[in-house]
Formats: sequence, C-alpha cells, structure tokens
Amino acid sequence: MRASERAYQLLRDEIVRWELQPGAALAELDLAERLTMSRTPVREALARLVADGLAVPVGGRGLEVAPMDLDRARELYEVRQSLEVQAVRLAARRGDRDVFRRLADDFLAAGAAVGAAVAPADRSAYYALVGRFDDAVDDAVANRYLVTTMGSVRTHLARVRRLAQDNPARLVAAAQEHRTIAAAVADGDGDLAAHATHVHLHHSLENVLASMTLPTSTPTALRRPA
Amino acid sequence: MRASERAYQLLRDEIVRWELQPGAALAELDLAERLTMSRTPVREALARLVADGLAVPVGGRGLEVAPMDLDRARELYEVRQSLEVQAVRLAARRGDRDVFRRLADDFLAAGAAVGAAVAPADRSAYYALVGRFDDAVDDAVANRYLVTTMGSVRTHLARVRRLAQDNPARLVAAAQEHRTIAAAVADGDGDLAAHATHVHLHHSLENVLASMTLPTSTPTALRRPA
DNA sequence: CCCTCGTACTCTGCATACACAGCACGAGGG
DNA sequence: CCCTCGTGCTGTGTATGCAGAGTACGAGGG
Repeated sequence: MRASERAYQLLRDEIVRWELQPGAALAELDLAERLTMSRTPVREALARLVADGLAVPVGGRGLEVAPMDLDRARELYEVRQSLEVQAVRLAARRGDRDVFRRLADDFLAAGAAVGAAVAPADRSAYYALVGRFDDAVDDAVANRYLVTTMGSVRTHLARVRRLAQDNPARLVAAAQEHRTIAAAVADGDGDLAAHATHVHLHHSLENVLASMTLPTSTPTALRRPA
Repeated sequence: MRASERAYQLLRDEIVRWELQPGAALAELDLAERLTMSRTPVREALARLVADGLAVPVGGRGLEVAPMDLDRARELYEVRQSLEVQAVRLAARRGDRDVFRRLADDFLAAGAAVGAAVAPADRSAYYALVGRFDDAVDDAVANRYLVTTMGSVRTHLARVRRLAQDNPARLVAAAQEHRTIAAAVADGDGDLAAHATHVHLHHSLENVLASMTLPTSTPTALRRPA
C-alpha cells in the first residue's frame, strides 16, 4: 500500500478512536518519525484530514486535531438527519424490496439477541448489521454525491459514538426503529421511511446527549487504551 | 499567497468554468510548468481537488477532471435539496427576521429589474443577491458541518450552471421564489420555507435539464473563451 | 499481415535538501 | 526588577533527485 494511504488511514483511525484527542498537535516531523516515512506522504495525509474536517489549521502555524463536543454533535445530527431522510426516501423509491425485507427481518432477530444477552459479541454483530443497512441504502439511492457526503458524515459520527456508550435498552429500541425503517423502504413507503428515520435520529441524538451529560462514568474515549 | 493555494484556486476555477473539461488530464509536470512552480505544490492542489470530487484518479495512472453530466446534475440536486430544505428550516428558527425581511424586499426589486432589462449587469447583480442570501442562510443556521457541506455542493453546482443558461423568464420566476423563501424565513415559518425551497429547486433543476436537452444552442461551457 | 515480446519513456510516489517565517529564550539596558 | 531587542531553533513551504510501475511503440517471429 502507498505510504501516504497508510498514514492517512492510521491517523484517521487514531482521531476517530480518540487516541489522538481534539487539540492534539499534528506535526509533520513527529508523525514522519513515528510512522517511519518521510514528510512528503505525511503531508498528503494531513491535507486529506483537513479536507475531511478531522484536522484544522491552528493560528497560522501547523495543524491540530479538530474539536468535537456536545454542540458539534448536535450540529452533525442536523446534517445527518437531512441526508438520511432524503436517502431512505430515495431508497424506498429505487431500492430492491427483497433486500430491505431481509434487513427488516434481521433487525427483528438482532433486537431479540441484544435484548436477551449482554455479551459484546451481540453488540458488534448489531453494529455490523447497521453497517449492512447503510450499505444497502447507499446502493439503493444510486447517488454518488449523496453517498460520498453521507460517508463524510459517518466519519465524524464515529467520533461522536466514542463519546456515548450505547446501553442495552437503547440497542433494543434502535433495532426496532431500524426494523421499521427497513420495512417501510421494502414497502416503498418513502414518507413512512423518512419519518421513521427522523424519529430514529431524534432518539439516537437524545441517547448521545444523555450519556455525555452523565457525570458518573468516564467515557471510553477519554481512557487511554492499554 | 502560498503557491499550493494559488494552484488550487486556479485549477478549481478552470474546472468550474469548463476551461478544463471533464476527462482532461491533470499531469503534475505539465501543470507545474504552466503555473511556473515545482511539482510539490501542484501535488497538494491536486490532492485537494480529489477530495473535493472535482478530480478523479484514472485507472491507476494519474488524474483527470471529474465528469459532469445530466445524470450527475440530477443527483447533485437531490443532495442540494435535502441540505437546503434543512438549512432554511433551521434559518427560520434561528435567523434574524430583519435580515431576511430585507432580502425578501431585495428579491422583489431584483425580480422587477431582471424583468424590465436584459442587460447582463442586472443578471450578475441578481446572482450577487443570491450569494448574499446564501451567506445569510449560512450565518443563520450556525452549523459548521451544514455550511461546509453546502459549500461543497455549491462548488459542483457552479459547474452545472455552466451547462444551463438562465433565461430572463426563469430569472424573474426564480426571484419570486427566492422572495417567498426569504419572507417565510423572516416570518419564522419553517415549513413554508422548506416547501418553497423544495419547489424552487424543482423548478431550478427543470430549467437546467431543459436547457441541457435543447439541441439548438451550444452551451456557453463548451465554447472556449477568447 | 498479425501477434508477441522487449525496450525505452513517461509519469507518479517518495526521500531529501534548502529557504523562510514565527516564536521562545536569553542577554543587555533602563 | 522589568522591558526590549537579538539570536537561535523549530516547523512549514517549496524545489529537486531518484526509484518503480505502467504503457506505448517498434522489431522480430510465426
């Protein structure tokens, strides 16, 4: 793989996982040394991060990891809502009914699974299912710009997720909401899919904000990995 | 100004103005020679263009100007609709009533101006007014991600505009539509603003598609500037 | 005449070297 | 003791050199 690509993926991953926290300096020389490559590919990687909005120039001198906080999470959800509501509406019009019917069934089963067991395996299986749903929507909308834009939002969203722990109850509810959306898309009911997505994202944001304002537990994101 | 910034702005401008047409090769060495700089800043500019979606890698070998056609214009408008409908809805909730009231009045006057005269001066004055409206919306929504994303869409949209000539009749109608939107935002009527935006963009796209399928006149974009 | 293999060229990807700007620290003067 | 100026350092911005990959073109064989 190209060195610049490695650098980009690694840094993006570290930022999304909060291993590089907001405000952390991104100096070319340091990174080049750490990644055992020259400044040139590091430079290209940093340029891409800036374009993604994951890095920001700091007062004329160098870059740092872009901020992410409660306010920005709210703003991000406003963009996410507009895009995903449009996406499911288009998917209901253009998508393959069978694909979304199967997804609806899978969400029903997944909801039962995460409700019965608390094993983290079920959790990651559920997230994988959500990923498949997103892919199915991307495929169904058949819109390059919309898919690209939603991809960008998802990157930032991955950062937000590290701020908020999904509790089991929320997962059960989310699975039910997803099932409703998938079923509506399968039925070609764009309005229902759109409104169900609106409701889903409302609850999702509510959950994020609730776990962020909870002072009891330090978010996973703020603990350094071993 | 930094050389890489000059290169980026120049190339972006040339692509948007169709002076560099879709499929045109973007070779580092050629561009470096043409812009009288080394390959390094050109490289950075090209990386930014790829991130913008204005340049695409071609089969393992180099870059070329990204395609733009009727289908893509339709897709772009689907994204634009979702974002701008959300934007005016938020603007209606958060914006300064007086600002949008004044804009509504200006659109009324501009509609009369472009209706009465066919001078290109009025046309560019109208576009400047639309720019002020966009800025006012950006300011009112107070959402970094939404503003950034709409900015990206506007760049691609500028390319589309070169495909479609706005005729005077369309400009008069557009001014009226904009006036309705601005007035709705000023009144804090988010639903009306959203629906009026939906209608406006529908007509705007209709106009684009109509002038692109018209075989009579070669689009301005395809004629080389003197 | 066509197909295939080889060679040379061109272009990208990466490394390194150099120039310039901003900042911090220290020394000197008030 | 504080303020100011100067110098050195650190880090970005740009230029250039080098290596590898892919392609195109030509020559030779079938």
